[in-house]
Amino acid sequence: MPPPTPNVTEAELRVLQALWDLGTCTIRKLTDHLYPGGGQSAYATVQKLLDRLEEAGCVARDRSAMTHVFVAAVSRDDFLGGQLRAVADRLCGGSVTPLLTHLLKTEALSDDDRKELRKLLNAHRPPRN
Amino acid sequence: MPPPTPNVTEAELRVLQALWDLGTCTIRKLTDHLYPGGGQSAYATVQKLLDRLEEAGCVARDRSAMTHVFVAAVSRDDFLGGQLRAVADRLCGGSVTPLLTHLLKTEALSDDDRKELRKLLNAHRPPRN
DNA sequence: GCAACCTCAGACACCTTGTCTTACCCTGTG
DNA sequence: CACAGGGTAAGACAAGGTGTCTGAGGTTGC
Repeated sequence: MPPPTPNVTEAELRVLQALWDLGTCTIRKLTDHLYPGGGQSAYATVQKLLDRLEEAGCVARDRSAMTHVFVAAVSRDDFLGGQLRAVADRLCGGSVTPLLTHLLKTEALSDDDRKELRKLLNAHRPPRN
Repeated sequence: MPPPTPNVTEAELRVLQALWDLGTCTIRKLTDHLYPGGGQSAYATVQKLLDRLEEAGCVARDRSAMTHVFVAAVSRDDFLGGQLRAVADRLCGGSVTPLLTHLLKTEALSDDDRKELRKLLNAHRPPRN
């Protein structure tokens, strides 16, 4: 699978986040959420951002009804994965272990975090395909 | 400390990588390394990229000699950290634990990796270096 | 018929990116 | 001294990305 998240800009990301938060949405719903009080043109802006997100494969559009309905085509988690992979590619030759060691070395973690992470480290079987 | 790595473009990153690999460098050395056989203008290109990297605080320049000498002002590791923090800010409200759990859940790790990471997890050093 | 809503296509001003040009300054050597 | 061979500084430039907006049309319901 090619990187599910090529490059999503700030404004586009705001739309994506709204879709993640609100789930299935129409342009109007998104516009009201993102540009409350925004006029005529805010609607068109959201529309264009959705166009570009669809083009990038991050958003799916249901055209069956007159008023189109949008859903995020990549989950928040997949998106995160894509971003992390991009960082790994740019800086670590594609390997992610440097990311892990860096995070473990430099970030302050609560004891609960540590416990959780230890559990994940020990869960060796990839439960899904 | 503000994010040590705002946004560094591809070409700029290539220069940074060269500086990380080669250490202290002059423009000519970098040019020869990055654009072997590149003519007059390659030199100027590297110069401009270094200007912008200096502006961004990623590179330091010693102007004392006639021929300036450049060093990376952020280490590879700091840069990695900045990128990871940027991802955390954009997607996880600034928290990095989601990055960790994502990486542990989805990435295939060798047993050696796991052993190493477990060790880091157990090294409970207070966040001071 | 008309108002309100929708889609679609594209214009737009602005910024970034990578490259290149030009002018100018030092310095060592004949 | 003159000058060639380097170096720096400043900025022009095309191409493309970004965010916003406009306008022309299609549907729908009162």
